[in-house]
Amino acid sequence: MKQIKTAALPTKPGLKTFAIHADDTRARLLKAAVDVFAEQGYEAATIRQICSRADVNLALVNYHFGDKLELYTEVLRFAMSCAPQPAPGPGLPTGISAEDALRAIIRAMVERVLGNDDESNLRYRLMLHEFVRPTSVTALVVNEVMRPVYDRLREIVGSLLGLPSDHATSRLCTHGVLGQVGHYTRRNPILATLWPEMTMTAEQRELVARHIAESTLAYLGLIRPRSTVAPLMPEDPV
Amino acid sequence: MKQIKTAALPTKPGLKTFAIHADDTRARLLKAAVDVFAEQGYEAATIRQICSRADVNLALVNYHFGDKLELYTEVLRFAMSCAPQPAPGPGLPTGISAEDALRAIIRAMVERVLGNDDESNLRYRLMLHEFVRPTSVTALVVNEVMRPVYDRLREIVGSLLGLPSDHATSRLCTHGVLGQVGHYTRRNPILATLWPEMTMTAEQRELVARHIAESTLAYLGLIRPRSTVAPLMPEDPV
DNA sequence: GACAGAATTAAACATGTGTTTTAATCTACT
DNA sequence: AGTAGATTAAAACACATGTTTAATTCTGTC
Repeated sequence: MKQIKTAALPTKPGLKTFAIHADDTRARLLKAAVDVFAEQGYEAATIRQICSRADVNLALVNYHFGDKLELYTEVLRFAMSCAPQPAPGPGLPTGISAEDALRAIIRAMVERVLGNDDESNLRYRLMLHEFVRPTSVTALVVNEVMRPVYDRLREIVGSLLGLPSDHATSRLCTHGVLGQVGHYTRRNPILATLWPEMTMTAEQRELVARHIAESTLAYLGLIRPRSTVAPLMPEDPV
Repeated sequence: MKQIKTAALPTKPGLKTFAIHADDTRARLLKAAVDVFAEQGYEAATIRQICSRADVNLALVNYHFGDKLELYTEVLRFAMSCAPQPAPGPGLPTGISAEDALRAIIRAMVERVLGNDDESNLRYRLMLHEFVRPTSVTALVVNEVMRPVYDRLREIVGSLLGLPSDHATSRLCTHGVLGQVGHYTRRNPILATLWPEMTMTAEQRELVARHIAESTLAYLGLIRPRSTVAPLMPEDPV
C-alpha cells in the first residue's frame, strides 16, 4: 500500500526501439549471466551486475526467469548443452592404439581447461565454482559434462590394464589424471606462487599434457609388464 | 545524532562474571572464527554467525579485531602458525631410502587432507577456500604451509631423478602429486558423483596414498631406468 | 568506596542484495 | 484507430550484512 510515488518519467523516452521483442533481451541476459556467473560464482554474482552488463532493466531477470536460481540453472543447462562430447560413440576408439587415445584425450582436456578457447573456458569456470560451493545442480553438471570424459578415460585405462573399467585400479588411474589436469587450472594460487614461471603458454600446456599422459602410461605399463605397451621412454626430460 | 534510545536494560544483570577479562572472549572469538571461516569461506561467513558461536556480543569482533578482514587474517596467521612442518630440518632424510621418503610424505599428506584429525583438517579447509577465491593473504598461506612440503617433495623427486629439484621434470612430478592429493579432498563433487563408493575410509586412504606414490615412482624409475629404484610392482591391484 | 578506563551491550546505521510493485510502453490483432 | 496483453521501466520493499554509537557494566587502583 504505497500512495505517493514520484512521477515515473522515463529517461530515454523514445530513443530505443524494442522491435526485436523479448527473445533478444532474454538471450542477452543469458549471455551476460554466463559471463558473470563464470567469473564470480553463483553467490558472488549479482543481478545488478548481470543486468548492467546486458544493458537491461533490473527487474527483467525476475520477469523472464523467475528468480536468480532459475536463471543460474538455465545458464548451466545452456552452457552444458553445447559442450562437445569427447567421442562420437561409446566403445573404444578404432584406428589408433589405446596409448595414443589416452594421449589424445589428456591433451584435449588440458587444452579445454587451460587453452584460450573462450567458450569452453567459460564452461569450465562455471564448473569450478560448482565444485567448491556445490549447489543443487552440481550433480547434474558433473553427470552431464564430466561423466562422458570419465567413462571414456576409464575404458582406455582399463583396456591398457587388462582390467574392467570399474575396477579400483582403473578408477584410481583415471582420477589421477583428473586430479592432475584440474590442478593446472587457471588462477591456482598454489601454481602461481610455487611455480611462477609456469604461465601455461602453448608449449607449457603441451609439456604438461605429455607429462600426465606419459607418467600414467608408465604406471600402467609397469603394473602390467606383459602388456603390449610400446616403449614409453619420453623424449629427454626438458 | 540519535536522541531517543530505549533504556538499555541488560537481560542478564549479574549472572555472568567477567572475571577472566577480555583475553577469554578474544580467544573464544578466534576459535569460533576458525570453525566458521573453515566451513564457509571468508565472504560467506558472517560476523553474526561467529559471534553467536562464540556466545559473544555482535560488536566485539570490531572492538577486538577492528574489522572482519583483520579477524580473518588473524585466523589464518593463527591456524598456519601451528601447522606441523613436514621435516625437522632441510636436506634429504637420512636413514631411509628416497623411495620410502616419498611414500611417507605422500601418506602424510593424504592423511592430513583426508584424515579425521580435526585440527589439521580445519587448516586444510581454510586453505581450500583461499584457493578458489584468493584473498590478499593467500600467497602468505601458500608460502607458509605449502612451500615446505613442496620443497621437500621436489628434493626427494629430484634425487630420484638425478636432476636438480627446480628442473621442470622435478616440478612436473611434484605438481602431479599435489594435484592428485588435492583431488581426493572431502566434498569433491567429482569424486562423490563419479565414484560414490569412495568414501575415504582408512583403508581407502591407504590405497589412494599407495597408488599416488607407486605411480609416481613408476614414472621416475622409467625415465631413469639406470636408477636404484627397487622393483615397484605393488601388491595385486585391489 | 570512588573513580577512570577497559569491556560489553543493545540498538541503530549505512549499504548492498534479491524481489516486488506500479505504471508506462511496445506489439499484435481486429 | 483502438484495445488487450506482453514487455520494459523506475522506484520501492524486505531483508541481511558489516560497522558504529551511546550507554551500561565490569575491573583494577587510589
